[in-house]
Amino acid sequence: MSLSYGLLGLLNYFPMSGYDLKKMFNDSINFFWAAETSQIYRELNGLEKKGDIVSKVTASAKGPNKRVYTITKQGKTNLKKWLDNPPEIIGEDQRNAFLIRVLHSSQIGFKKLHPQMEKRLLAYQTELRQLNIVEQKLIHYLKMSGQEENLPYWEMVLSRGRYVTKANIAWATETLRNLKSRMNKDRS
Amino acid sequence: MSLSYGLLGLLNYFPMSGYDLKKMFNDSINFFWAAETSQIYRELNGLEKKGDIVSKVTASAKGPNKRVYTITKQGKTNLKKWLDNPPEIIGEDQRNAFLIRVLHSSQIGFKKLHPQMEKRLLAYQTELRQLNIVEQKLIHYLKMSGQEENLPYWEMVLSRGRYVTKANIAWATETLRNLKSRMNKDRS
DNA sequence: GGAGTATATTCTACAAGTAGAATAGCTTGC
DNA sequence: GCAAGCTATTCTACTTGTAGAATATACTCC
Repeated sequence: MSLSYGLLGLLNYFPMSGYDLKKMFNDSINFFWAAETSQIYRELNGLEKKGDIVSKVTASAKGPNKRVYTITKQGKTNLKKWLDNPPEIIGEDQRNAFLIRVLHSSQIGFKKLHPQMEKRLLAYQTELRQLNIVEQKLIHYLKMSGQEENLPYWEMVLSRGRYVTKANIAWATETLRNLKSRMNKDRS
Repeated sequence: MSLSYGLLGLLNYFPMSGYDLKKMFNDSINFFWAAETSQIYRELNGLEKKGDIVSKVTASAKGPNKRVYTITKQGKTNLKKWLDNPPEIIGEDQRNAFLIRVLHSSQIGFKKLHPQMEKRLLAYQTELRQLNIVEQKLIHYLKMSGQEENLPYWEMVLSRGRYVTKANIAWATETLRNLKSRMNKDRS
C-alpha cells in the first residue's frame, strides 16, 4: 500500500518508465523504503489495473522502447485521499535485524560483538555522508522538473534521516565504549 | 530468518509455549520487530521441523494444555553460528510509511500535515515512556529466570531505542515549528 | 563488427508478513 | 450452570517482499 502510493507520488511529478522510476526511487524513497525492481514493476501493473496510471510505449533516447506511465485524474484523487486519511496508527516499522543480534549476543560475548558494532558505526557514518549527496541530487531533480514546491517536504524527510542517523552514531559510539570497558573487566 | 533466530534466542532462556513466547516477545523484540501470533506459531513449526527446538504437550497452570518448546543442542549451535556470522550488510530496515506521506504532502499542504506531525510527536513521546516501563518488565523477567548475564545486551537495545526515539522527538518538534512558520507565510 | 555497458522489462519461485476467523479448554464470579 | 474472559493453537487467504535469472534493444568504443 505505502509503496504503491510512494511510486504514485513520484509519477505525479512527471511521467516515467519503470526504469526511470526505479532510479529516482533509489535516490529518494529507498532511504526509508526498500524495493526490488521486480516489485516496482509489479506495483506499476497493479496501479494501472486499478486505473491510477496509464501507460504508453515510447521510443527511448538511449535504449529499447520503454513503457511510460502517466498518473490519471483518478490517480491524483486517490493520492490526495490517501495522504489526507492517515490510519489511526501510522506504521513506522522499526524492523532491525541488527538489534536482534545485539539482544542475543551474550551467546558470543562482548568481544565478538565489538567488531560488529564498529562495522555498524562505519555504516552509519557512511549513511550520513550519503544523505548530503542525495540532497544535492534531489535538489537537482526537483529544479529540473519545476517541482520546487516539493523541496520543503524533501528537506523534512532528509532532516529526519540526519537526526536518526546521528542518534545511531551516538548510540554506537557509546556502546563501543561500554563494550570495551566490559571486555577489560572480563580479562581481570 | 531474523525473526526465527529472535525467537530461538528467547527460547534459549527457558522453555516456553507459543503463547508465553508471544507475550514475552510483545514486551521485548516487538519494539524493533513486529510479528503476528500466527507468524510466531509458523516460525515455531519451522524451527521444530528444522530440529532447532523440540516440543512436548504439558498441562497448563491456568488453561488448556500447551505445547512447550525447548531449544535443542543443535538449536544452540545454530543460534551461536548465526550470531557469529553476520552478513556483510546487516539489515536495518528504515521502512517508514509516515515518511512517504511527508514526502508527498505538497499535495495536501503544510496545514494538513501539521496535525499528522503532532500526532506523530505524541506517539514518539509515548514510545519513550513505554521504553521505561518495558525496561522494568525486562529486568524482572531476567532476574526471575536467572538470566542476568543478558541484562547488558538488553540495556544496549533499550538505549538505542531511547536515542532514536529522542531523535524522532527532536525532529518532529523542529518540523512542527517549521510547518507553523510556513503556514503563516502562506496566509500572507 | 564484436564486446561491453547501459537501458528496459518480464518471469518464476519462494519467503515473510498481515489479518482475522475458528476452535476449544479452563477458571472465576454471579 | 453459564457467561465472560483469559489461555492456547490452528487455519485460511491474501499481500508484500526477496532474489535473481532471462530476455532483448541500443549505444559506444576499439
